[in-house]
Amino acid sequence: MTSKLPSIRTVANLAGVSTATVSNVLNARRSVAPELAARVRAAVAELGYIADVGASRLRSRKSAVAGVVVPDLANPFFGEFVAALEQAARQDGYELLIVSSGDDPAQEAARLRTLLTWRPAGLIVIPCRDMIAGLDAAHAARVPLIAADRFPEGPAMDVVAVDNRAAAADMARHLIAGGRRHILVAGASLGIGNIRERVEGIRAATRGAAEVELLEVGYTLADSRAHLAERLARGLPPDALFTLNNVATLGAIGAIAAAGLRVPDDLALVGFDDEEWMRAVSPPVSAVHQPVERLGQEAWGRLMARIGGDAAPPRQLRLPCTLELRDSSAPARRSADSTALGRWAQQTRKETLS
Amino acid sequence: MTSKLPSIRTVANLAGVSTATVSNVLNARRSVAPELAARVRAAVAELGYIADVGASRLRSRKSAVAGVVVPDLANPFFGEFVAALEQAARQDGYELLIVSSGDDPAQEAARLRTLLTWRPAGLIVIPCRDMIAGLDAAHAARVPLIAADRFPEGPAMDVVAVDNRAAAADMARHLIAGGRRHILVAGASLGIGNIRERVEGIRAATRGAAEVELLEVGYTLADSRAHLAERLARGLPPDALFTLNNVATLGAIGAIAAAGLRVPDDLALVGFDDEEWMRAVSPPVSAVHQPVERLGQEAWGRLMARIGGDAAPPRQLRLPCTLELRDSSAPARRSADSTALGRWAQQTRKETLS
DNA sequence: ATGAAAGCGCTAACAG
DNA sequence: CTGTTAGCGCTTTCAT
Repeated sequence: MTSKLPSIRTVANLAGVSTATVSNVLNARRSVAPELAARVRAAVAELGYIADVGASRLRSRKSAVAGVVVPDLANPFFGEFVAALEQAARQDGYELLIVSSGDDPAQEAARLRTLLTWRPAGLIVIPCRDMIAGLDAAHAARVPLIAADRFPEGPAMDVVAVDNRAAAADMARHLIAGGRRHILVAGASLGIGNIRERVEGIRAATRGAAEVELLEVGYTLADSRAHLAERLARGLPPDALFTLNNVATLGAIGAIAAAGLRVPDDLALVGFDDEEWMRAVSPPVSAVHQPVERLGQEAWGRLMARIGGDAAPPRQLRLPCTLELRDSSAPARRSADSTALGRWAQQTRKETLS
Repeated sequence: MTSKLPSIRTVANLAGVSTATVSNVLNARRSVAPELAARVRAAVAELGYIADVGASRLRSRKSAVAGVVVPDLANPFFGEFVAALEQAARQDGYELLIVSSGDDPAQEAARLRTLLTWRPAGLIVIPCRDMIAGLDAAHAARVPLIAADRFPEGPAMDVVAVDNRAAAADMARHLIAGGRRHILVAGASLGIGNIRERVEGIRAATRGAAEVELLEVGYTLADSRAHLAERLARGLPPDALFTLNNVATLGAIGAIAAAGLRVPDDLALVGFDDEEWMRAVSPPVSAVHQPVERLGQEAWGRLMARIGGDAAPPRQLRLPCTLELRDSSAPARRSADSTALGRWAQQTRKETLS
């Protein structure tokens, strides 16, 4: 009952040919007499034979498999990235091994090791921190590795990312043009290079034109909302809030509502990372739109080049983002004391008197 | 320069032991003298040796790999599902091969075939239609297969899904309790079993209490919005809109705005599939919340049981959903002619006169 | 154009 | 406890 699956030998026997001929028919390697080929194909169909790639790879020493590591598959940004990669890979006849690191460097290293176990032809990694732990292992295994979305520190490597600095600066200039002077900038963690670049862009664009206040809000929605709500509940309210990732933007909406502030009159809200729902909320949220699909395509393209033997020095690619300007960052209709700042000043005055 | 990667033989030579001993140390199969084990580990470290699972699987005939097929990795629902699966799999020491079918049955069959090529110990599939094409191939390869989220037709098999009927009925009753009498039900395609079940639940709950109108809106956001906008622009406006998947819900918000209708006064909006942003839009959207994480865990649990040799008859699991009731389905504050229905009647009267 | 035989890297079975 | 040997399923010489 538990007879083994048909192997290439089973097929060869049934077709009355050698295993080599079966292999040649299936892989179209050497030419085979039409009649034999037909017999082989009939045997394959009858047995429901499916070749074992493991064995095939072992012998032929070629792969057509690439590994992918992303921080979190439940995050739509990474989901879209992986979807784009998968499509590109399939067009080149490659299979993808997709794993997630759970935003944990230790996991990242562990997953990378596991991937190497499969002898992939290459790796694409979205690092969860500013380093790729286990990079040495990939190097030792002589597997080309492309970093995507984030710039890892250390030795130069191929990176495909987005021009965070320019995009953030553009958005900051848009806020200033709208009359905003005190921008609260909220990111998951200011330790991530990506976030740092965005902050740098904002600082460069606002120098002398607006005050920038930084806030770390953590990786989860709950944390983002809590940190922002706490900040908005005390102290001088900003007249603009720039969230540096999609989760923080969602958290900001909740926190702003909890604080009783109005968008865009009390403060403008803009985010890095554009998602469909941002058009549906009210008011619609302005956002920096990243070319996720192209990010995937370009990363795959680089990897294919490396697999193909390209030995040029590592190249860093920066893709431009676009600004999706919507109502949340429209200029405020200011009237003295009707803004949040005005109300805050009034309240503070009262508190000082009492 | 292009010397081969270290193999188990390289390690054995360096450590001065046999390959069997290296294998035993690395897999903790048979006990090995501490001193030899130490030598082996030193050699492994020195060489940066990483075992080749392909070869190991080939010889040992055991896998610890499962294949996963989902319709679209960019859809957060499937992303969360896969993330849950991955976590469960890792706890059992399994690796996942994740592929997507692009909502195309032909692709689904092709991807399934490719997965079988890897000799997985099992498969978890979210079918994109009411059949799993290539099911026979999996059966022939004697690979246990668990269907998730959707109920494929044909021979009975293990399925882990959600109780669509009950959840949709609960939500429909909520609408009726709120005074709604004309429910427009919008789903991607009424051909999907999942959607049919939800429609059945709604019909059962509304029988005699409210009118139900069905609308197919397609799979993409743009299509959903267009179809809904077109429907809302003509004919008798419904007093409730029940969207049957997350994409349609987002499309509905746009369509409702375009039609100039107010939620919940003109019509209530409720959706199947809950997402974080639904709490952030205004008004917040009521939704059926599916236990995605449990869906993944249960699917994995069934697969592990089957891999473990469980030969019990196929089991179909139905997980309960929860209703997240928010403002979009609050009872309408009705006043004659101020509702959309009233305005429509007025306008119709005028048109009839002219 | 075809077949026989060797061997990819590993583990299982068998000796010792 | 350790080493030797055979062989997993496939592709690739090398003969024919």
